[in-house]
Amino acid sequence: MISERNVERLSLYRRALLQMREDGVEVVSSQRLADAVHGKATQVRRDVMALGYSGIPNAGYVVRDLLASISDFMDGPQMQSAALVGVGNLGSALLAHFSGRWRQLGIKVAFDVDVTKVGRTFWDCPVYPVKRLAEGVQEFGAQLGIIATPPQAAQAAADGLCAGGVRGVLNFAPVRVRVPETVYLEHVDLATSLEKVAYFARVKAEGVEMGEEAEEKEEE
Amino acid sequence: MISERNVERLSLYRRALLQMREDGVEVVSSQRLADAVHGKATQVRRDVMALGYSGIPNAGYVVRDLLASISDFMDGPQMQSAALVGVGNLGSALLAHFSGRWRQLGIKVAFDVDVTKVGRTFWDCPVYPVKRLAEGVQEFGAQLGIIATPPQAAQAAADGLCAGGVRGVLNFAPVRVRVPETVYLEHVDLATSLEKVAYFARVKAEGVEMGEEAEEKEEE
DNA sequence: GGGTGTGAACGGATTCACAGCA
DNA sequence: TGCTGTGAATCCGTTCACACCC
Repeated sequence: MISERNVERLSLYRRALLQMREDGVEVVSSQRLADAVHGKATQVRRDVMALGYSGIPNAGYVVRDLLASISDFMDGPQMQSAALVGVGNLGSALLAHFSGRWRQLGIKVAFDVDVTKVGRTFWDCPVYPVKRLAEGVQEFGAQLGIIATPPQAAQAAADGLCAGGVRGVLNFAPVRVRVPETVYLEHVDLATSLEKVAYFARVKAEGVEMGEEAEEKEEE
Repeated sequence: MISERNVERLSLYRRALLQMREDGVEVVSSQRLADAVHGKATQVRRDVMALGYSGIPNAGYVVRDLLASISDFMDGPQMQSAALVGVGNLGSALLAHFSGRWRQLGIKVAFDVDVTKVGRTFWDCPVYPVKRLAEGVQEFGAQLGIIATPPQAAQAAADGLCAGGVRGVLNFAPVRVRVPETVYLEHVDLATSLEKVAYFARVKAEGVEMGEEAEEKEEE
């Protein structure tokens, strides 16, 4: 009943609202919140409705309450921890990026093949050998897994994480991996993202060059 | 007429096909290609149809030809170059990640505030001061911009890139930025992605615990 | 027979339009 | 008056079902 897109937008709303609270804003209209995330007001209202929260007519939403409502919805009762596989360039950037960002969520353990990394800590996160992936995940009780390995190693990483009992996987490797039905899987494909931008940048530029009206003509 | 999702999938198909060509596969059915990217055969056929390419009934698609067809479609006549803003943890990971990956596309220049980075090169990419962003972008003729700055600096980076003449922007900073109508914009929001996985991992786990049938009941 | 190509049906997300309330 | 809440309409991507072809 709540869709992936819904959740993504709630995450954005939360961030915008945190900023607003910081700025001392107490009440916000759907329109204002929509502007903050470059969305539409109607969409905001629909999303908020899905939460079960109600604003006050003629005023808007109470920042503090809406924030609480979103956090209730998004965060579970206890903290969730993630395991990272692959502490290369991207992996360590992720550690840095996520380190200390949330109270409810964080990378608690990492794994790598490189023996020079094993045993050290990166951004307060200990690194273990990938050989021990499944056991390590289980011992740490990680519910989430993040894959930042080269493509060849990605499926093995996914398997190890799932064997260790994670319920969600975020995959940054440029291959599609397979996980059991019971595990939620999300791909963030940097190469594809950049190729997509390159494509649309190009066609947009071409469209502008030739004066725009060609758009509908070229159908037949 | 061609959608964003289309293009994303074409990018995946291309990668899968490159691998197949490497493996000596000459012909592939829509079903096989779908399996490779974990999609549906019908979807593959629709996407290929959009390209204008036709396979051969009873056999499938000729790997080499389909590959050529996708590349014709996705890549422009000449190489596209990108400018990176922010050579921090994430920025340098992106440089490493994209360095030498494609012939048609690459990060050619980077910008940072940090004077200790300016003047050096990372992964063969020279780093200039952000103050010179717009000019630098223009001089290098970069059509694409990548933002990997802290959130506070993201909008300024976007403005500089657009002023320099990029036609597409890929934003990794955890804020929504604004660009002119003529510029294509894509957000890759790592924090949101992880929160999303965390959310669905949790609800999935809860669903399993309580025996699954609750799904449709809980509506009213 | 086993594949592609595609009009038509489907479904789900977004947007519209307006009722209802402070 | 100016906002939220929401049924109805719309839009768009996906999937089905089947014609067609080697």
